[in-house]
Amino acid sequence: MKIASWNVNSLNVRLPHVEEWLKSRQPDVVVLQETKMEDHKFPDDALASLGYRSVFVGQKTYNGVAILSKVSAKEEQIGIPGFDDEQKRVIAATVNGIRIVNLYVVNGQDVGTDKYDYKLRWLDAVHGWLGEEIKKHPNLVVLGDFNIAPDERDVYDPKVWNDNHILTSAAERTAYKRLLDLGLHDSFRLHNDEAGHYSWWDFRSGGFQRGNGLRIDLVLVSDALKSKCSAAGIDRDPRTWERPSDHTPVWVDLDV
DNA sequence: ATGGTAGTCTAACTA
Repeated sequence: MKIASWNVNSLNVRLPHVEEWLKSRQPDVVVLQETKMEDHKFPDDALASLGYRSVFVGQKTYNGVAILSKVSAKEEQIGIPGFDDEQKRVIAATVNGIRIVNLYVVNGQDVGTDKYDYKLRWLDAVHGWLGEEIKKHPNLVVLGDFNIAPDERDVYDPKVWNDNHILTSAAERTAYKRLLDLGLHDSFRLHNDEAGHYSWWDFRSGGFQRGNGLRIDLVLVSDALKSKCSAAGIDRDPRTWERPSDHTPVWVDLDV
């Protein structure tokens, strides 16, 4: 079972890329972030013609998440239970006996801002919810745009991306480690220890052309799935296509 | 990075 995540930065603009990528890679599940569209505009017919069913929740201009799967998704959950949030950043569902939690983690803008405080509160709410979720669903995959680079191997310049910088700050990394402490594992690091593998490159200042990236799109697998995770990777290819998203897909193979 | 580009929408925000 191949499961992937991709922040598409507008599904309206990126639908041709998503279609091309689904055709060539044939994932069983792909979760999307930043669809940036209201539900009545979601292209579920176009995706169905490629063999994918969609569950989704979106809003105009910002955020928006979706789960596409070859077999139908069940037990759909939108948002973090008990956490009142107008921003559409979370959708979960069960596919083929695997619980899939798609997260578009708050960016946080800059350390010390209101948006940063919201990010930390949001991550705390996610932590509480996932603690319950992993008890109910031992076969759990938590994936998406985490907007946190786990360690210095995951940033092109650790001097810039330090413990006072957004996406790498001490409090963000502590919040991330607390998620791992629930019994989750960064699938990429089960298979690759190297520095310099990135999933996002800033549009500004030619990040991709300069090789200035961060690994902030992650696929976490639960203890029960760890030994079944046969491969994990980052597909850089779509980032080279014309008019790309600033993120590229990340994926895992599970022997289930 | 008081910078830069992209998406939405056509001013100003979010990333």
